[in-house]
Amino acid sequence: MVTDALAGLVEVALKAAVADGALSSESFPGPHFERPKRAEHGDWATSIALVVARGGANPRAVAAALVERLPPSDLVERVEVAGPGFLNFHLSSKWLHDVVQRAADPASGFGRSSEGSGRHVNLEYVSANPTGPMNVVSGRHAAVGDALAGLLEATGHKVTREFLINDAGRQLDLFAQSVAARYLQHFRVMAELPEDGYQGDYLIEVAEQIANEIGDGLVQSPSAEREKTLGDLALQRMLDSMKASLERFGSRFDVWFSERKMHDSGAVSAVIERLRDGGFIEERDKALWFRSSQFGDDKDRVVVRSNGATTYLTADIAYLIDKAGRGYDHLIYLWGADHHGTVPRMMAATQALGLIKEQVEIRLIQNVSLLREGVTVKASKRAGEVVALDELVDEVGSDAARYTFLTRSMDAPLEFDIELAKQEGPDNPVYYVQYAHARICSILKKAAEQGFLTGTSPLDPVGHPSEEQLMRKLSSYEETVLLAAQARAPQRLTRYLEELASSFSAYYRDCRVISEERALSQARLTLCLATKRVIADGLGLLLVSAPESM
RNA sequence: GCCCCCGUAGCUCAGGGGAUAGAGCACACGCCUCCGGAGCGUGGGGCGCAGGUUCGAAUCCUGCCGGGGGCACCA
Repeated sequence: MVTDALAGLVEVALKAAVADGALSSESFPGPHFERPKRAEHGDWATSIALVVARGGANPRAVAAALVERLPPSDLVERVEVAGPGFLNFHLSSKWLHDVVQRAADPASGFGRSSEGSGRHVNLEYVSANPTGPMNVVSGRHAAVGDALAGLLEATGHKVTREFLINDAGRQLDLFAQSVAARYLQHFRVMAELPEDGYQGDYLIEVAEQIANEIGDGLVQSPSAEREKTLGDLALQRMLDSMKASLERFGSRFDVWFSERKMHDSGAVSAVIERLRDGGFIEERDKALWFRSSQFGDDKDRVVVRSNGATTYLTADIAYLIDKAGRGYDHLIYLWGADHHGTVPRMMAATQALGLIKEQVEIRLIQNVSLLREGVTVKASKRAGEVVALDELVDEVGSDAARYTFLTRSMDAPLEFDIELAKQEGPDNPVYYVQYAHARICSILKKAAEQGFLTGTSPLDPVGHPSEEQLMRKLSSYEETVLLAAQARAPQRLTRYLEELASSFSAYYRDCRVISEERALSQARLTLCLATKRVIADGLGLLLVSAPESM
């Protein structure tokens, strides 16, 4: 990006200033550039003079000294000292035009960077229990995970999208027992759901489908056999339905990882030996404890219960070992906020296993509530108001659902306004952005019909303030993608796309694209093309479609 | 009681230690001979409180207040 070039210029000036005594020789941090909020402060600004002046020098004097020593560059039109000592860089129109040309060129890699240097990231998300349909909370997880994956790939990472199937443990036992009870009920045999069993009506349907398929042969079987068989059949059906819901929503995973296979292979019990070898296991009250408090956890944690069963943590550690052995450079977990209490023990395990703490990243996604007709419905399972992802997609569509999930920081609870997301009008941000794209497509089509060139053309004829503003907005796409990826913040991109669409609207209002002035029309069409490509690219990273017409 | 997240405009929320804190909705007032009015413009209004670090704090630290979530040999 252009900031690298600008930083190079400033470093030359710093060295020159030290060499001729204008600055005392110290080691300076690399100049940091940021986008000023106000247009008159230029395209990029750095506070390096304020940092350098920390020793007591006058920051404005330092800034002036640096300006004098900046080497010439065709990127830079002029540099001003402003405020307490900022260096404001006003870049040349050549630079701006070059950026827009790249944005308009599909082969230029605009918006892509190599910041990730090909590092391989494992991103695990959703991982919803296969004991019920996908709900809207899982939908948020899917949207956020997919968007992060796209952003990481755009910044030069290789990403493996992974889904952990919780197909083992007590919840699955309860699930199997619940299905078995529904199966018996289907054949008019008295049976009760277990305590804490799965009450949902969907299990009645699943049991009925299975009963229709395999008949009543299991009614007479021993309960253990019946539960095992029915549990497995029902699990498979639930998994298929989850995959179908996710696919309909647009999510695709590279790895579906079975927890059960990890138990069967002995990987879970192997955790105990691994931790024992490290001296991190202690027996107390007939249970085995992992001394996680050595690594900052509040207290030690049980890994094998006194009844011999392993705990959830044990499986989590086995899973961590498995991932670590697959050669990724970085692991990201996206968990629900209700798991926050388990983060310290996982990070303790990371350290006990000798892994690098910084390579394991656990992010929590806050809850979703739905706002319908002015009433807020909490989407928690506890409240019993689970809204299925399929229903949401039916009602608002996957584009609007996905986009809405991405308008907020994952740290903040999300209030999903169903009425707003459903609107096919400008109040709905996703339609506003898609509309801008469709409108450009319409203009480009019309231009082609009238014999204009469809490729890029020189931008020299442009000059209207709205054109300038649109070009500057386009130029900030690259850093937006990079920052969104680094901060794990897809909402930066949705926000940016809304701003871009807004800038385009102003441009469209002020500047007639297709006119008698041929060269100007071609330049404006290039600007349209660049905007179209950036909108489509940004939406694409978020798995939201960019329709040609609406 | 302890831990995590949040507290920014009437509402829902953005804000990478920087300059005069933003968007959408809502509200008020405007704009259609025009390439898609499914659009655009103008306006009012805000960083929970108190300290601290810093040249500079909505942002970092501490305490308090308020909201949400979590604190099992459950998952």
